[in-house]
Amino acid sequence: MLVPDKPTLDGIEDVWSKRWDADGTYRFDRTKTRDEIFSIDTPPPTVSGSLHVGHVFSYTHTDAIARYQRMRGRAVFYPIGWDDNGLPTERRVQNYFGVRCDPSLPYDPAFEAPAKPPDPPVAISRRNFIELCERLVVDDEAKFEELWRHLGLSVDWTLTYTTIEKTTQRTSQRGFLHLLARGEAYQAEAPTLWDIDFRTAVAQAELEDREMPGAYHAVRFHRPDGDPVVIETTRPELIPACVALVANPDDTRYQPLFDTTVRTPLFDVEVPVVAHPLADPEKGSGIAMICTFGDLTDVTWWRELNLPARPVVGWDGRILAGAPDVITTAPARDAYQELAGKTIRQAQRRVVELLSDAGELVGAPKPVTHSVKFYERGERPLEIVSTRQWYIRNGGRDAELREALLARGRELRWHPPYMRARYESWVEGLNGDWLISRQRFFGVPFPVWYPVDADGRADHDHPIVASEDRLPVDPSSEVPDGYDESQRGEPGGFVADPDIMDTWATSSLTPQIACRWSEDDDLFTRTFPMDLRPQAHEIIRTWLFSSIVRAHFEFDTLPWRHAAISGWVLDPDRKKMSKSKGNVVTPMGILEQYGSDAVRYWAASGRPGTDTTFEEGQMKIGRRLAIKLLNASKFTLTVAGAGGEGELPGPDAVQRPLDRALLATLADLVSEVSAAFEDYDYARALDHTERFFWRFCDDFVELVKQRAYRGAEDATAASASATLVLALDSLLRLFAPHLPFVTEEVWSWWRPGSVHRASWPDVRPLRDAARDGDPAVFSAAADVLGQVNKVKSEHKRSLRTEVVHLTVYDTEATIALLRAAEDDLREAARAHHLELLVGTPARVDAELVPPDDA
RNA sequence: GGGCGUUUAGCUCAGCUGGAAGAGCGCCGCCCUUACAAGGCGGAGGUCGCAGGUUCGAGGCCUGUAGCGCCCACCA
Repeated sequence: MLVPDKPTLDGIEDVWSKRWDADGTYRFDRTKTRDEIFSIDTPPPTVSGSLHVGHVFSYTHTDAIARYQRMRGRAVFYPIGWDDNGLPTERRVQNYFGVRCDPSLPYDPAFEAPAKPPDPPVAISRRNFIELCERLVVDDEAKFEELWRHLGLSVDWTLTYTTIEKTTQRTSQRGFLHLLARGEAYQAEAPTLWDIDFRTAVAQAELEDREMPGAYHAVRFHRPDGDPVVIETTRPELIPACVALVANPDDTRYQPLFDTTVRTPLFDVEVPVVAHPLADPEKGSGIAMICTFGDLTDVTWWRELNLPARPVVGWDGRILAGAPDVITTAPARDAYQELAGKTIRQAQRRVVELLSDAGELVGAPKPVTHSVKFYERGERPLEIVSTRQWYIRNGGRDAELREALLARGRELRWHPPYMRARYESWVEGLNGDWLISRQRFFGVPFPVWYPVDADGRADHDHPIVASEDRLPVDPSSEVPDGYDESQRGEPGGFVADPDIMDTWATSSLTPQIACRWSEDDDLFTRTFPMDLRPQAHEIIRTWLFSSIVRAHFEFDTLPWRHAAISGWVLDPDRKKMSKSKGNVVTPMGILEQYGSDAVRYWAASGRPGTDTTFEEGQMKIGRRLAIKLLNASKFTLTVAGAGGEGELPGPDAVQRPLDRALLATLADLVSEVSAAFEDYDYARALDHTERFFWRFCDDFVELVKQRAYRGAEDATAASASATLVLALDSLLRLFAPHLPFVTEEVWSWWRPGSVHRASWPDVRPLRDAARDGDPAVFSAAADVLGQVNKVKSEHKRSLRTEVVHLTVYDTEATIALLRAAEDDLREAARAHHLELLVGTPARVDAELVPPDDA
């Protein structure tokens, strides 16, 4: 046993994280059966930049739960992954190396990344690009792991995965093929939300609304009799894409126009006037133009009213070179050519000039701010273009499936429970199936080719599907069975599906990936369905929902039983901390400044699901708590005789009513804290433990100190020592999930093994040792001691000042409690005489010895 | 427009089955006390957003309302 003279927190992160690694402290024991295992679907952080305090915050919460479950005796399956596929990595590689991917280029085996990113970026082949992605990702992952180890996450570092590695790709492709075989994935040509900068389709879940300046333009359409019909639009550049005007069926102003036609201004195209209930008489002039496609309402009208498609916006966000066939007159074609090739903004500016010159604009445009749909990572508004894409059914078009998924949401145990509402509002608001194909490069390809007919056209309706034993496949470099490479792109041959899957299509399988579905059946049956999915609330609609969809289809079950939803970290101005806002603090910096336990303390003070302010003050408190734990432990172990020859006194030595009262209080605490952890409420667990700990230090230790000094031969001292040791033992265990480093440090002074493999405190032995101890004895005695301290403080005297006469008046019940702790109270107060009297009002009279200079 | 959360001391927040308003920080005063001065003891400081209601009793329950934050929605 070795209690240091000057205990310190310095360097304990390095010492213990190395030791835990060497000892395999957090190694998963896969010989255990499902009911003995607690498995966690850890979020794989995106490896496209750096971790921020938000990560530290939420991962700490999960780690506390993991540590609690481990101490409860569960074999904790706690893997971690790195989300390294997809757009974020592509973007980082483009910037970091100064390259861009051009899939038409051949692979260059000798390619070396430039020492300095060139401007403009150098174009490289898809395979060269992917190699750079893989290289950068390895560096980033090593940095992430170092930070997590420093923070003290008890993950099993032998159980890591990445979302781009071969096994993950195999799992992802296998999952896709199963969906396809069951008809749960399908391909369709349809209007698609499209990012013109990334040049890819995006899914509903990746949208966000942003407020943008715009303007209502009042524009004249013309009836056959020459009378104008004025519509208002924010997208006048889409007039050439107009296929109809629409008004509400009940709108008497426009009823006479239904089933007639009008001609568009400038482009002179005849379009019908139609009725649809979605048209709002209150908006604008009450009649709107339907374009293919200005927004999602256009898509609805187009579909439900069976209108023709007349697209004018290309995949690059510019007006298409060729005018729609219906634009026929020479002036109309000239007007269109004015717009062709222009960006949306340029085209809008020009068309407004043309309308104005032609006298078709009524009044000046009225500036407004309106919300516009953006890809969440995008910089320009989304357009809607018609493309062929892959979809997974998600209830967006199927009421029965939707209801089944809502039922899954009710089956899941949410922490906190109100987070379920976000899931439900999302599922209820779905307006289409889940679009999973992306026209990008670094991701999991679709394991699919298409036959090419004699005319050289790809037959998308009859995909050639890779067999499962070939997975993972890259169809752009591998050949379908029965073909050879020379047939690629040739008539009678084949072509690869060029797309990759959206990152969520793979991330939705993290339970299957981590538990090694179809890769390691034995492991899978021991760990799946998992116990816990921890994650942030902003990705309920993406990660959580899509994971439920996949497990529902594949296994007809939930992927996990519990979901613990963490909040955000807010800066002191109550804004979400994020890199784009420039208000980020680097995690390693604060970990080194305050110590990992202190930062974890701050993190654990944020209630489940609650957005929490980044507060360095809270970290200072955490640090002070950790130091206090060192010192209180040193005192306890020293006074109890640790380091001496004899054994530490055991529970049998506990006799005194005050000691039994402390242990009874402690037993209550253990029940309370255990219940909090069972409810995934790590914050409540810490709060109660901390409260008790300070009472233990400030009140109990002060009350029994003098008695404990009397030495091991004295039975009353032995009782104090035994109580102190029992309490310390429990406190270290209770704190261990939150403050893994300092508790391990103290544990190592006097106990073998790791506190993190020790058992969670059990109430029964504490109750046994306390016998019928009454917690009120402790609180009553502590209260009187506080009163005496107050008297001394008010007289500006040292707390060491002796009391000639101490008299306590109180109710009969309280006096009875105090009698049980009479000797301790007298000694702690340094009173020569103590009288406990029944009387009112309740008060404490303390006659202090005169000061020396009196 | 619908929904969820939140509003308690100057600041950050507890307060879970309704039963005499709490912690830490900050501020003020005191104390080198045989664990701890990167500490300890004590003090000042609040009509618990507002208005009704239920109750012997409401920070906690009900109704309404306001501010803040977030989620969702077919916002021409």
